[in-house]
Amino acid sequence: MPAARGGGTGKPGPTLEQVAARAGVGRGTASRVINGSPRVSERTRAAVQAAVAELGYVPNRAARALAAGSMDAIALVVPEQENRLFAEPYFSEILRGVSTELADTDMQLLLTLIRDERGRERFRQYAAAHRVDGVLLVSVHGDDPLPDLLRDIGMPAVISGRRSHDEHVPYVDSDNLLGAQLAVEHLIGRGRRKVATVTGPLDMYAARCRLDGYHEALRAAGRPDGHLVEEGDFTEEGGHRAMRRLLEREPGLDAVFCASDVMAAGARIALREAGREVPDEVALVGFDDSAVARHMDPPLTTVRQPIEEMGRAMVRMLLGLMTGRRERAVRDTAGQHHLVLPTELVRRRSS
Amino acid sequence: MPAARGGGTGKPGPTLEQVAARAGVGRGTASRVINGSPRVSERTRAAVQAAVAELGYVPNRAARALAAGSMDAIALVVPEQENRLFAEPYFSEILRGVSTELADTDMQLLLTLIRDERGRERFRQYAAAHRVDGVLLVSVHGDDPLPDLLRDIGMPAVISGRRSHDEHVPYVDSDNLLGAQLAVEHLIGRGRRKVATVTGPLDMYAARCRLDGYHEALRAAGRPDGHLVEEGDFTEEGGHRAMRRLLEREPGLDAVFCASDVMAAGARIALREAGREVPDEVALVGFDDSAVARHMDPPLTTVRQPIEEMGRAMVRMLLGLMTGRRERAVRDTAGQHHLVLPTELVRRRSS
DNA sequence: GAAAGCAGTGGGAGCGCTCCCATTCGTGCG
DNA sequence: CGCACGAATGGGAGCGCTCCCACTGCTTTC
Repeated sequence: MPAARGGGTGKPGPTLEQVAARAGVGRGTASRVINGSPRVSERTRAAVQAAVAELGYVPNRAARALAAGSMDAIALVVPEQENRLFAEPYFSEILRGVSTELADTDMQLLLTLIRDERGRERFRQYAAAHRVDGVLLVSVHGDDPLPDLLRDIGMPAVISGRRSHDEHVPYVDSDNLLGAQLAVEHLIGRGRRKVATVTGPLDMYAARCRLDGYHEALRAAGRPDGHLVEEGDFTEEGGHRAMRRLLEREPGLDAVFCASDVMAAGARIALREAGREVPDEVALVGFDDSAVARHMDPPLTTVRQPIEEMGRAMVRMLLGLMTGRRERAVRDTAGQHHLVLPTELVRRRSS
Repeated sequence: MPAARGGGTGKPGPTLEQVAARAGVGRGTASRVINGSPRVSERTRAAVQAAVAELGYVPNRAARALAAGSMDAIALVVPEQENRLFAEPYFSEILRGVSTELADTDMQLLLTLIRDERGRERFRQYAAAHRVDGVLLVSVHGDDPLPDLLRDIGMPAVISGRRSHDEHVPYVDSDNLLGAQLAVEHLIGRGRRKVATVTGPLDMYAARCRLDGYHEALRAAGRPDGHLVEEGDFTEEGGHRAMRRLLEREPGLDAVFCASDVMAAGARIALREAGREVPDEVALVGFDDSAVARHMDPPLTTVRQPIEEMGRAMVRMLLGLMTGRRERAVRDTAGQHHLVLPTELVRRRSS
């Protein structure tokens, strides 16, 4: 389904040829100046730059891409999950970071929302056809084949969050385990006796890590009471249901660690319905430090991830991979491409 | 600052030429099939399509763009305001709509965050160089020169929200005035006597409309008490401060209409600080129906805008403008390019 | 003092596509 | 039966750029 074609969109603007003519140099030389090659005399450089300024020259991206074989563009791929939620603040933050880091580059950012198998296949073709030079993958599920697929076709890619402990694809992650541990230690430190947890979908590694952190903190405190576990799905509704199940199983629980703020919001509602006071009867801690955390009543204690910084780090890593591939071919610098950023506890009144 | 250049990014994939050879036809014919031209015999079409499938051919976008002069891409431009907030849920929703509507197209979506004068200039050049075929402008301030600038260089553009009542640039807006009116009527209908409002920044037309709706509702109820107005800036902090000022001016107020949910969240905090119960002593209504509205305690009555639908409508309008320009040159169909979508009141417990 | 370097430069050869001008048929008409 | 005309097709001419080879004057080296 071709969408818009046909003869040209408007006045084309000056070409390299015209710039070169105006500067009184050859096309090659003008190109060299524009691309910052060192092999140009100072005089010539100045002349070309003047011509560029006078003519308001802007390189034609399509021509450049065609000739050079690279697109000067990276794709940010967002699988829009079935549940369509995809924690919104997370996304915005990542985007901000990515965009910030890209601002000093003349890379373009292509946004691709994949919502079904058709979309996935479309993107696969895109990548295979090298329509972008690199890919940032956000919110990847454990069984997502896309990362390996990209590796197979030699497309540089960085994912946010590992899919498993020994993820081999370059990634930027945050320290989910330690974050969860901090949260639960905090709860224990406040004298809570029966600490439950609402996990994320356990086919996601991040969710698994947060659960491990929960167990780890309990174990470290010499308290093997880590059986109060219910699985949620990172949605408010899921948190709500999981909390209800917990209350049924153990009416006497006095603390809950939720693996996301949104689920904590759901849990909060369930607690209110059950007439439990927060934090007096039940302490509540979330994860993400998203906007809802601040707006809950009482404001939610939570674990903060440096999401914007993760976005920036992903771009830096991807850019490195991209130039790296050119400069040192396949020299095995393997590694350096795994980054885990620290998380921190943000104390508010819910605990 | 060239970022990534150098020799090609990888194995190039089959070209049109190869497809044509395989199908035993000429390059031109193959092109015709791929672009759905009717001037091809059924037999030939089938042969080419088979070759495409066998070879896994995907057209090279750069080459196409270069030859055809159009980029098959539109830019979504988001000025990232000074206050850096840019109501996040709004953005995500728009994005979802845009992306959905674009899914059936082979248009690319380029995301451009403009954060300073430099970025703005960079984008201006982009547009001038026709690096995209159309532009979607989100969250435009009243004094933003970008829309007119784009018109001057002949770049199709659609903005979300008018900048003034007689906006001449194509736009998709929601009925802010009626929405605000509904909200305030609702408040009056619930027996509230002293209805205040926290407005958005009044250099934004949308904020102005919501204020007008407030006044209109009051006037219609025969109550010219529309003096309890304080200006906010669409941030939580701003809402908080504005609410404090209102309470100072009129401790006896019993209802507040905030021009955004986020400001309502700020106002909620100020009310809590002042010991006012919501909704018993003071009823609160917001605008946007964003996520915070549902998570507030009590959940916030608010005015819903069909944001995702606005995103979709913007794309449809832009696509229309883009093909329109080609097909009927400058025939003055002027109009049809202003769309105002309805808003509705969502009642929750805060009022 | 001649050979050999090298910085600086010009411009040809494509990149893969679309556009469009032929060219080749087949058919309808005078 | 010959001519004209349209449908179907082939392929040349670029689109604006980057890459790279060839070329010019110098300066360096033995």
